[in-house]
Amino acid sequence: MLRAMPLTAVSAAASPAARRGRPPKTAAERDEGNRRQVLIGAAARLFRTKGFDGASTRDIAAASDMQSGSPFYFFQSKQALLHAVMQEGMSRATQSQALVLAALGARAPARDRLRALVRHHFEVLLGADSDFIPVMLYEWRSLTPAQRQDVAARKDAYEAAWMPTLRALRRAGRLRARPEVARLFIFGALNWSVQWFSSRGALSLDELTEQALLLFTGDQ
Amino acid sequence: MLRAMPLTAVSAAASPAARRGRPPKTAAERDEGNRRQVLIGAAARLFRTKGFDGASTRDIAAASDMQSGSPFYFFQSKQALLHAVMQEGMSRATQSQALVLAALGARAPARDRLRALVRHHFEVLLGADSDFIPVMLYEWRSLTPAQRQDVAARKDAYEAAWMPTLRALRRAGRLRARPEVARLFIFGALNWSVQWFSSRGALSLDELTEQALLLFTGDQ
DNA sequence: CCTACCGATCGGTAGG
DNA sequence: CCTACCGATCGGTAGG
Repeated sequence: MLRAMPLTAVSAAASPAARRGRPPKTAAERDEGNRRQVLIGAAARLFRTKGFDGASTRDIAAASDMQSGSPFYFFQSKQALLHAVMQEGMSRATQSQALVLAALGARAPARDRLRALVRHHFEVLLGADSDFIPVMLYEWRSLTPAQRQDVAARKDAYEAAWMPTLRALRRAGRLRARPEVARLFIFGALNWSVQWFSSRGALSLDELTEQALLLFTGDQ
Repeated sequence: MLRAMPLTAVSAAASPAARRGRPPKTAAERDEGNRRQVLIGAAARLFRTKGFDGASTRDIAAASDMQSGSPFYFFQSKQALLHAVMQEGMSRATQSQALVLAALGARAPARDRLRALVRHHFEVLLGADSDFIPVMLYEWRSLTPAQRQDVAARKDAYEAAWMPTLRALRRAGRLRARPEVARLFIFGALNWSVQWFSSRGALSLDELTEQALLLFTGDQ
């Protein structure tokens, strides 16, 4: 059984102070970064629950204990806030995925690597603090074209890490579809779980992982 | 190879006149049904392209050659129009799916039935006139709770038709996951193709079907 | 960050 | 079905 890695925040580098290349110093600066993170978290929650159009910037401000106009002190537009949610989500997910693969080691059998990748992806989609990636998956249409390109590139990088494993399984005869197409179908199968999975339901994330491996490779 | 069944309109029974239990007679009545269908088609297209919130009733009216207030002569609300799109889509898809299964016959091998079901579902998702079901899959959150229940019941009926085939494959050892969970994953894999499939891309719907069967059952 | 506000859009309706 | 319109909501901003 695989222990889920907690998805810790890693995006302090996105704060204005850090972007300018010096470490955050004053209490005001640190607090500004905190308020920004609070907004991103509240937006992730509300965008996931109500959709981008259904969640107003007033909703997000209220959930962050701010007045209605204040989010625009931190973000140029509602879309920029959406983009920040997705960037934060992809940054966390890509980092934790890399940790999972590194912990396994390069010589781990391909089916162990696939199991770890699937289990980690379920954690990203359905685990604690899992609003960010579902927002990316289901609200990307609301981005500007330039933002969309950026998010697509981050998503491609995340998914590319699966390809060596899928190709190895294909070579071993455990995966019969073409790896590139298999990748699309597999991510579809997993990503769709956001629509039907209930944490109060009968299945745990481990059981979900087991069933997914049975379906795709015929064994666990 | 499987020929795709055209998804012909079957919802004349939903017109006001038919609901009253007598056949449409006057030109005005027939035209009223036509205008209604035009609205549903335009709404399907625009809801798919721009999302429920992104497509205004004014957009839909203009695409149907009407003035801005006119859709509300045919539908009580924008949500009722969305609901009609989904009902129309589910009605067509369920009927054409039943025809596909009937054409195969009850004694067809389970893997042939699965291939036919997958191929038909790709046609519903990606073929000509395929706006309705993607709208249902991706915009159901905008329905009222009562409408949502209705649509969920129709979707359950559509998916239930897959279960005998999945159970037969499981019994034959060609499907290793539990059929109920396999159903969820398989529909996820197929439904997600709406997000990435391009009809100008390298893959045809037949090739897609072949790859899906390879992934799920290890053979075609 | 808050206060106070603007301009635009939108779903929906009355009356014919 | 069209005309003409209302009321509400919403993203965003100026000025502090």
